Amino acid sequence: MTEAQVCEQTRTRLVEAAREVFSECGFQGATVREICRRAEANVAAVNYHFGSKDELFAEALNFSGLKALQRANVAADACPEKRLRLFIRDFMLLLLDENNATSQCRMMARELAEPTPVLDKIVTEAIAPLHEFLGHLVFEIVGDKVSETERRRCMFSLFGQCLFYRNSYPVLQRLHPELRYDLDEIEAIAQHIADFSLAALRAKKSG
Amino acid sequence: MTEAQVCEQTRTRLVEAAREVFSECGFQGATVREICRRAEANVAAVNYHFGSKDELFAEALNFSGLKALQRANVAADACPEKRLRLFIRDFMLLLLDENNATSQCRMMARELAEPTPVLDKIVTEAIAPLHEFLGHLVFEIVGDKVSETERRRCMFSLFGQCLFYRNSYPVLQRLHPELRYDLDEIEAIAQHIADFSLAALRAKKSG
Amino acid sequence: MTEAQVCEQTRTRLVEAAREVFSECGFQGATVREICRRAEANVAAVNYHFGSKDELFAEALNFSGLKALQRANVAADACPEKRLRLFIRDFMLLLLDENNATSQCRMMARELAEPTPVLDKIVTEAIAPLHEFLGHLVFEIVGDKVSETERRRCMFSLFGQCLFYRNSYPVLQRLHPELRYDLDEIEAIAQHIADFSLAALRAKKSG
Amino acid sequence: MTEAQVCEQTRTRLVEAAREVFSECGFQGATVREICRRAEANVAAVNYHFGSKDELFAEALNFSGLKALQRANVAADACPEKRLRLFIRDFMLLLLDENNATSQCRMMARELAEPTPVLDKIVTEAIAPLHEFLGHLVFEIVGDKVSETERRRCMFSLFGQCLFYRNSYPVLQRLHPELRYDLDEIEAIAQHIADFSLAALRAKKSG
DNA sequence: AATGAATGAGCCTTCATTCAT
DNA sequence: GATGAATGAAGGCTCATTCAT
Repeated sequence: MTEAQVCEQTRTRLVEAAREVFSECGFQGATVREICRRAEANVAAVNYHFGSKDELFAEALNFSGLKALQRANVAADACPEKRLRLFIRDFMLLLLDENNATSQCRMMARELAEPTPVLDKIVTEAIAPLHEFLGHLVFEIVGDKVSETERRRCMFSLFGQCLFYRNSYPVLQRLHPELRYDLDEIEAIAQHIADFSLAALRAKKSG
Repeated sequence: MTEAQVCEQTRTRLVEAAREVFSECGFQGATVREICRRAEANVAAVNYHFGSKDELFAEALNFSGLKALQRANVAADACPEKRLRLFIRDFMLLLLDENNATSQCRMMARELAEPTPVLDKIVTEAIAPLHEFLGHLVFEIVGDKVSETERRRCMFSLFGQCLFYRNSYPVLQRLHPELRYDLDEIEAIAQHIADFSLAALRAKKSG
Repeated sequence: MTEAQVCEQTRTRLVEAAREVFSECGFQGATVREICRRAEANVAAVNYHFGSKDELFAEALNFSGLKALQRANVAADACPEKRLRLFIRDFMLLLLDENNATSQCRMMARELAEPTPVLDKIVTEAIAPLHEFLGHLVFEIVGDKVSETERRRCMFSLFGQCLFYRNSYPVLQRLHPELRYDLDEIEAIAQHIADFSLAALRAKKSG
Repeated sequence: MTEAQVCEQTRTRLVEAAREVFSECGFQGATVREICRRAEANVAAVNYHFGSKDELFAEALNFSGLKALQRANVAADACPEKRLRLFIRDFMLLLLDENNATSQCRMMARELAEPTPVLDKIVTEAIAPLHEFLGHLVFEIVGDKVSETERRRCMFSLFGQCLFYRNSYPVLQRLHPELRYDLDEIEAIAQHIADFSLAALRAKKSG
């Protein structure tokens, strides 16, 4: 193995460890030492490879999962309502499935409640497209009889419901200790959010 | 002015500064020094008056707003749907109105995504009763044809929509720089959430 | 009761509390707050009445017990050996008897291993006279055939044996958890030290 | 010089500085800053290398001197009385010789009067074995005609005499400014303690 | 005269970062 | 290129002391 490959491996391990730790502890709570420990790398590795904790954080956020979700959704040859169901399900899997290799989405969710210097990047690169995407989907469902402001609020209602399960997990865990985000539970949650929201959207449309 | 009053003033200033800083920066991000600076008090003031940063945090959370909200709701002689509308409106005012003297609710909202040593207290004293309260309201609306699990998820959908506007505010601000949480906007948001959710709940009931 | 009397009472309570706390925790370990708490006085009382912690410490050391011991010893109409026995017994009571109202001696013993700014005062006012006193007693027992240096070392042997039970109490407690300094035990210890030392002194004398 | 060696050097300097400062100021009085200053290291060096002030303290106490003393004593092919003389001499060298590289014994002596979180460790690992060792030596000298309690008190008399010169040094310095613990003086002190104590022990034995 | 709220220096510790190797 | 020892700023907290009342 060449030196360059070893270097690349270390970088990769660092990024993966960073995602783990950041999504568990948030940006402030995460320590460079812990990330390096999990990546089995040197304490100085983060600064060596990325320059700073901030830049590692930015690097760890690449949103490939989110983009794949959107691509898959577009590719699905289905009616808007079905695509909304699909979107919610995929989004919840990204947010809740601990076995999911890509924890960027969980990082992002944490970030929302604890802005860091890289929030601008997150918003521009990931959230804005996502909002645009979902906004379009909502438009397809409710049509233009519903004002743009109101459609936007519908979108917020959708995101709010989804993010709640991730952001309020520490609370839910205390209120309902038996709660586990296994695949069945995630599917059931996704279905609830879809049913709940589609009923509301249909009412908007016809209202 | 008596000494006791002076002391009380300082305490009050500290608690208010603490609510500000904690709700802006979260528990970890907030520093005792910044809180004291804003309260125009000495660095040691927090420990003198409260013993520790933890205890100041606990003190800053007294949930009086949340409790008043529930009392007012019970007192309102109205049908369940109207009481839900009232609840959402009052809750959003607590969450979003910057002029509201009590920012505990904003602190709490932040706290959900960043557990601290006092989360247990928060859950037990404020969130659990609030969930129970809203759970009951939902029950009054949808009846017992809807399973308990599903009713709980409806509750989560409600809370999720409400909290989103607070938790994702840094993001929304970047996406929609014109967004301001003035009273009209808060009323409009509350009405949206109520309309959206009641439509969904009615569908559940009849479904 | 006049104001002056109230003031005097507070001073007295402070001094007593100071002796307690200083002898328990040492000079550094003792806090002004704890002393005031036990004296049921204000935090500022120490500085108000004594100017500083240092001066309170100096005040708390008045060595009346030590002086009384010496007077009683001189008054006792007995042979030198008996007076040495008496001295050791009285000294051990001062050092070890927790019910003894005057804990200055315990404070002093602590102080030896942890010099403070007032050690000079202690040495000049209490320890030097005590050494002189015991030095004379030793002289009476061994006579002038033993050199001054050697007599002084005998004195040190005596003090060393006595102080050990106080200074090493935390250690002895761990080694022999059943050890209690009740009156019987103190008497037995005093007798041991006297027997041990008199045997040695007699050997010096005749040697 | 390799990095490991540099690290080891810093560690060593820290431990040495710690022994100095701890034995001068006690555990509480010693500050991490002063230790680092003397070791010409950064304030954070103590925590980097040892984790905490407590652990540095524990590290600084390794009792190698005490253990060597006991081994040498056992190895000495001599009668019990001669071995007691040897023990006292070696112990006093550990306690008093400022040129002695290992000042742990001086630290320990300080510690006795000012318990810290690590006193249990000190007692278990160093003092208990030492007491057992000296207890056996006393037994060899006085035999079993003397009760165990009394033999233990003889041991305490021995330790008390020895420790006095260390613990009361600040006092002795003030009483006898000419006093210096050079090798001759230490030898003379050790001989005095041995003579004094052996005379007493012989009296016990025959008594 | 006496209080107790307020002070600020200083403590141990943590952490991202730097630097010599 | 990569390490890990070392750094220094900053954190929460403690404490003797001061000061307005």
